[in-house]
Amino acid sequence: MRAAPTILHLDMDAFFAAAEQAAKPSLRGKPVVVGGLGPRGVVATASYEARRFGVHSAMPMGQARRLAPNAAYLVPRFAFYRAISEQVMELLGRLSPLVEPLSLDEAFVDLEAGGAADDGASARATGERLRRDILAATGLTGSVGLAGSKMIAKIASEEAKPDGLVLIEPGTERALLGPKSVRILPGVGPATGEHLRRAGMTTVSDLAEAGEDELVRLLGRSHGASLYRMAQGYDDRAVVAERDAKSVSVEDTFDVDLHDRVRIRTEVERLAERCVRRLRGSGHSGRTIVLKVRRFDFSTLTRSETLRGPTDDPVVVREAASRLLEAVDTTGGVRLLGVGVSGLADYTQEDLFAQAAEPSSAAHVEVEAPEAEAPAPEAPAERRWAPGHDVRHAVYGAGWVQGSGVGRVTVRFEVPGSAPGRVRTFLVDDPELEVGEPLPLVGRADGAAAVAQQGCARPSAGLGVP
DNA sequence: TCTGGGGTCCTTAATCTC
DNA sequence: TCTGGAGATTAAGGACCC
Repeated sequence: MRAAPTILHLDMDAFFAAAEQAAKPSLRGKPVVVGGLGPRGVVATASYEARRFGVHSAMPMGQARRLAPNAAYLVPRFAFYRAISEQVMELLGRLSPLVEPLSLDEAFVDLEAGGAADDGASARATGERLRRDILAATGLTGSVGLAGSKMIAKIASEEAKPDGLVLIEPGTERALLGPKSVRILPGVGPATGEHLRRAGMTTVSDLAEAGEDELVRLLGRSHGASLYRMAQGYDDRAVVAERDAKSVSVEDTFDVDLHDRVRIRTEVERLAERCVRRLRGSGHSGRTIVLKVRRFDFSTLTRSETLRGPTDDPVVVREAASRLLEAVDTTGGVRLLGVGVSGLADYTQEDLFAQAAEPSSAAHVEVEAPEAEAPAPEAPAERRWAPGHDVRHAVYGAGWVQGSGVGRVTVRFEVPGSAPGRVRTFLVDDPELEVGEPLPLVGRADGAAAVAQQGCARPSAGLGVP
């Protein structure tokens, strides 16, 4: 807890959707929904225009389409968002060495550690300058909360949304929190909220009045005690710049439930190999292998097995995952499978000792091979021309896929900073059409963006290159 | 047209170890 | 030497977050 509001929380406004609107001028001011487009997709982010129709994140796509049938529906482009996020995080790093990213679009900054603020006025000035810098660098808006603790700074940025800044003076926390719903406290989700409601507590001051013992009785030692402190406005969690990963996992939800045992096993093996690729990519090995199965009725179970020592051997992980699957009843069908590794150790065994020590490693598994399930050249057109993805046409230049189907793909030719462009339709196998790279959202001094707009150059350092 | 993917942390119960 | 018990580890599930 600080005497000055030197914890800053930044939250980019409707980040994925705003990035798409910035990249696609014809979508500005229009409802945009980013998320999985398959039959079981959910909304990742809805633009503020789409939120007016009641669309929000985590909502099933089908429901979103009923609420906002005329919105633009796009698949997420994480590499693109990551590139923007890196620009934003770089700006945060100029304020302080203590930056704690929470996700691509959110972070805490300890301004005190950076000497970027020592009282309310300087903190506010720093926050406003940051918002201007982010807008200049990315063309996107972010909201800033300033307070004496993480929890309050986060609540402040929520209140600041969209495109604002809220500073909460230390000392005023209790009065501010008291009348609010328990749901604004971190760690209070639907289940805990309902639990508390049944116990007659709906506001933060209800929690403070209930007392620590009562909350511990209701919610358990850890959760109860921490909630009681938060309800008093008390939170002394530090901003931590680097935290080690604890687990690595991959999972897939299938468009239709899987029933065939052989197919299920094949999918588990593919997931195990994908998981190991990620594990190795992060420079880790791990001891505990976890299999996750979500059944047809959405019930989820996990089975795990802890090895004698950490591994990053795809064969070992694959075989462990397969063994775990043997113990799972899949009659009725499964909608999701996942494989994870936890108990991470900080090294990769790239030498041959591990291979030699593990007899089963003789089997060849191409860990270094590109994603086995990556779309091959013969991928279905719907996958190749995913809605929202960038394309380039030999004659018309840069644009993005507005939709595809029945052998055609519809492209809108426009780029960041251009006027809304016009739409043209091509055959999906038109040789003049190729997959493109995301373009920078903000024109650069070297004029790369301006050149790109003319459709005759590809910026050498385009965004979205991993 | 019901419900993603990648994580974190906590709780409980069983088992193991000293 | 036997036993009770404390404490760690493992496994499974759940809640929560973005």
